[in-house]
Amino acid sequence: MITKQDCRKINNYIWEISTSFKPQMTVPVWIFADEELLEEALKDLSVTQAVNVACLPGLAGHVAIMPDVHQGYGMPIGGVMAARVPDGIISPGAVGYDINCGVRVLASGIDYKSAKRHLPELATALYRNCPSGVGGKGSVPLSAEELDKMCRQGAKWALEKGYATEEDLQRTEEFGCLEGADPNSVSKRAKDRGRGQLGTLGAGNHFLEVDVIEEIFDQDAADIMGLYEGCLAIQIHCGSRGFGHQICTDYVQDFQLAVINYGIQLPDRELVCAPISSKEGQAYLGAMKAAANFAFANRQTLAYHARQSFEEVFGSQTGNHALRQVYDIAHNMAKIEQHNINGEEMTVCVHRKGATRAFGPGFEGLPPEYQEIGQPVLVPGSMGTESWILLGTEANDALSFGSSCHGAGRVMSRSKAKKEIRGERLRGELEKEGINVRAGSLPGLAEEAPQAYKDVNRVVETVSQAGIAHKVARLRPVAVVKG
DNA sequence: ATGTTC
Repeated sequence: MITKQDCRKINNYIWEISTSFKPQMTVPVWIFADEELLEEALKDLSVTQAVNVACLPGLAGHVAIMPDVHQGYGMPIGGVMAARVPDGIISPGAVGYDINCGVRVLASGIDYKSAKRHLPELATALYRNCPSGVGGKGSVPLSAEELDKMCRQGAKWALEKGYATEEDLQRTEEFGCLEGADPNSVSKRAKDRGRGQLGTLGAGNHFLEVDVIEEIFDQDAADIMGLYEGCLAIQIHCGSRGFGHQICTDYVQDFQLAVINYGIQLPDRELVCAPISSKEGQAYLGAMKAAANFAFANRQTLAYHARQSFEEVFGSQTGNHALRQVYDIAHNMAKIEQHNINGEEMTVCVHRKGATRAFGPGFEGLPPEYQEIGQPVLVPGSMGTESWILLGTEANDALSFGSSCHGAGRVMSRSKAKKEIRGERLRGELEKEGINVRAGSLPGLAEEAPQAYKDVNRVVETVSQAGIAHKVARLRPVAVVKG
């Protein structure tokens, strides 16, 4: 059991567990949290899991955990780990089962007050046009060849098919395509699961939400990002569906043998990994990129259907009615990046699991207008609560390998939430607050109740005070579509 | 998160 006494306070928002805590640790753990969130993080296995991650071979700097952290498979959700290249490792469990789970925000000039009476109709149109639910099938089934092509090209495939604009791609992490995706490293089973799932939302905490931009904190940045106070925006939160899930399952199994072959000592079987330079490590990296590109194409296809829904309700998409992309960012991904770590320029494989990239101003992988302000960080709150749009900072390179938080973070397990919260009653409460709810499953709705999550405002305040990201805008939900 | 246990 890890207690507060094991955490050395670096400042009001950063705590450290040093390598002397456990002999096998190769790097320290940094916890980004205020006192209350630190106590929250110590209640489940989050910090224990972060300490386990810090025992892996070939790490750089420290393991970071975000204020929205909660326990996950092997590595906590809300964790960041950097492995040295070429002598470090890559771990499927440190990316997560939902490879490139992520979020996309599009914003409009449609005034909420004048659009309010159309929201029930809009929610219904979005629910109809964006298939959801476990096993949900999309409207664009792909041949085996087309799936491979989509996996190599990501959102570029969607551009070719007419589901995207050039600006959408510009305003997507990695421009919507990770180079080096390898469909040959993806099992037939994963492909069979994925072929029918493009353009689907899925279930669990995945959702599509209509929000009103409630408050602006950085007017200059908001102008550049196209965020207008009092106007409608949408969030699309989903990932690589059964495709990415199967890839993770396959490689977690494969790597059991790799761990033995390469003589890697593990603190937890769930942290199976392989040397990043090994054939096993490279195969996973190629497959993970294929899943990441699937997710980029998936959110792009959903954005297309969302735009169609807006058009059905508000008429032709011209002028103020256009839904312009703000950004699209991954929550679960491993990336080869350069970072200055303890004064040394290093190439590392940054594993972000329930954490986003949050690069500061000047980063070349951004469109010109964002190079001035830094990379947008999209932080969806729990259902029925606020969401945030932030910007990455220059300082976060040394703090978190250029990473930030990804959401509110669970405090109640799915099973407990399902037992304690009635979906029907929750729907009534949300509707009473003026949120139009379209949910395929009431027990599913209960799992995502606001009470099951931390306070997203507190999480955002922490990353802001810690210097990882800064506030641009707060969003309030007015319609939610869920599986 | 997930054809919620091949």
